[in-house]
Amino acid sequence: MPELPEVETTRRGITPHVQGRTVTEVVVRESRLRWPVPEQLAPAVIGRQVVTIGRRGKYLLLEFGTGTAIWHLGMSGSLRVLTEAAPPGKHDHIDWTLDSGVVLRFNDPRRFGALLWTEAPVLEHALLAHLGPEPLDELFDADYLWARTRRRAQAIKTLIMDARIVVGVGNIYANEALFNSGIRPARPAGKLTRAECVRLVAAIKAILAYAIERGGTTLRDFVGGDGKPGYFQQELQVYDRGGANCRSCAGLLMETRLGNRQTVYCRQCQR
DNA sequence: CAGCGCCCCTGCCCGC
DNA sequence: TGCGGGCAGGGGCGCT
Repeated sequence: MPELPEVETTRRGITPHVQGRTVTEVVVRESRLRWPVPEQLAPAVIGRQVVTIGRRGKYLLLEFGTGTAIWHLGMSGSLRVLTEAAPPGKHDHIDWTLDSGVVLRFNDPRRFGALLWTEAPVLEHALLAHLGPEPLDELFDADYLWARTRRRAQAIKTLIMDARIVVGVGNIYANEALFNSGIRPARPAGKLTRAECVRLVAAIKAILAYAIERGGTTLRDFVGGDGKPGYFQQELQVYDRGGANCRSCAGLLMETRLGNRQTVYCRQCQR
């Protein structure tokens, strides 16, 4: 479910309800997520105030001053803010009750998500230490992509989805950004021209910024922290449209697999 | 190191 | 209608 825009939408949605609040209760109904929810998390956060809610890639970082909760939504996770009591449903694995009475509820059917706790500087955590730049940061520019693609035989699509190169480009937006920049997904990264690096970086930034502005992509049942669905799905150009007609040239969209993920492109519009 | 497959898990959709 | 197979938006890990 969540790509970077969904995670950022969640961060923005929960921040007004969570920032500055003190955690009064933690309920873990199912601790078997990607990694077990650490036993020390609940005693570490109860009675403490959430100072800030940050994000690095698709990791949400809830800073307490004494440590940081690292929350990842995985493929199917969501965080909701409940302003009135509601009985937990299926896959509602974790609740944090705040001193306002609001409940932060984590639901994750596939349990690929994670909730961890660290007391070291969070960016030094093993999961975060080797991540590439944020796609919307100025560090991610055409010069950077050019340098990182030289002498690389890897397909450009799997390269831009590699978090060591740049974080936050998931399968939907990788497909879309390559379409919007006119580059075939299987092109060897090292063969991209300078101009193509310029276009691709611009396309990645544009689509992520636009998706964030629109509240994230809705596929199936994504809802932001405020419970409102995103409205981006109907605007996708290629993702999940294999065999359909290109919205630009009306040609047949091709579907292949790269890195074991669905890949869709237009042979006419992408070279 | 680069690059690829596998796997964690449930839900849903499709074909039979 | 029921059931088995395949696939799904992430990403760490282990292998070559």
